[in-house]
Amino acid sequence: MKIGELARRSGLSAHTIRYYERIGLLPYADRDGGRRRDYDASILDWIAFLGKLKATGMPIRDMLLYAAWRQQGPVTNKDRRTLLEAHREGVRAQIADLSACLTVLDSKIATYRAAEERTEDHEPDDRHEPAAARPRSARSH
Amino acid sequence: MKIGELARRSGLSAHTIRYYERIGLLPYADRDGGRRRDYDASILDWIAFLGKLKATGMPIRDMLLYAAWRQQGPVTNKDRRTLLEAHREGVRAQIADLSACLTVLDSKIATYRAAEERTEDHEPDDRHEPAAARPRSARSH
DNA sequence: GTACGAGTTCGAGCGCACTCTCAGTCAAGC
DNA sequence: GCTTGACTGAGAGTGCGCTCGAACTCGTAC
Repeated sequence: MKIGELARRSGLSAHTIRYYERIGLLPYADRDGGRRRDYDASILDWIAFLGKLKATGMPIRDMLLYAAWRQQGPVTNKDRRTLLEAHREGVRAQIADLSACLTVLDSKIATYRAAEERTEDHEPDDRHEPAAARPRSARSH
Repeated sequence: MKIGELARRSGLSAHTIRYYERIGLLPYADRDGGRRRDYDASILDWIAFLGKLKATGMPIRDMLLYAAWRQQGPVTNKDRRTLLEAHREGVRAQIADLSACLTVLDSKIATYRAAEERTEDHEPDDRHEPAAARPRSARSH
């Protein structure tokens, strides 16, 4: 598989694939007769996994660590597991955080909805939020 | 409240507060006798809310939109609500995505754990991952 | 009156993760 | 033999969100 096809199938751009190889995230690819990269389909699994790490916010420097350990074989299993476990905790925290923010958004949206209903019923239009006037209007951030 | 105290209480740096004012995320602060910023405590709510938007990955350009609408008063309630609703969908998608990644991480970690247990029992140490040898070892990405 | 600490503006610099441009190379099809 | 289009490496550029430094100004304590 040439870089173009890999790009299509992995969702990365060819530029990004070369960049990843350059920094060591992807192993140095075998070259064909010319000096073009020729990939084995198995690279797709690795790219997909990198995608998961990326999606969960792992910085490239940690992915590089993982990639380097992966190259070194099973001796580094424990290191890799430890890294992933730490990262997993981060992801869990992230999810908890997002969920908390979600409830804030929900209540904010509800406030706007309520304000809109009141406005529709009683106040057809107005242009400015008078600083102290109309104390009954929702405090809107 | 001076910028230093606001920095302490909001968790932003004074540099960042000035930067936020410069780009329009924070309203232009009243100045005291000298020309120093003097804040009302209410700004803390707004900063906290901005923090939620940031934590959920809203880009600054969208926060700017929201901030501008906020300045314009209740006429923009609908716009703000619409923006928040769209953002909320994004956050939900994010959470779903992270949760999916979490299960991938879980299974990866489980694989490593299993491999380690097998290694501890039967194979005290080894240095390299032989390409085709030892087919029973877990395929580790 | 002077030293201090906290504040001011302005603009440059940074870290991250790409993204793109350039000038050239190569294989395949006509 | 020539065109086409995908590829090459090197390196510059981009967008984001800060972060920092320099040089200066205040108000307050001593």
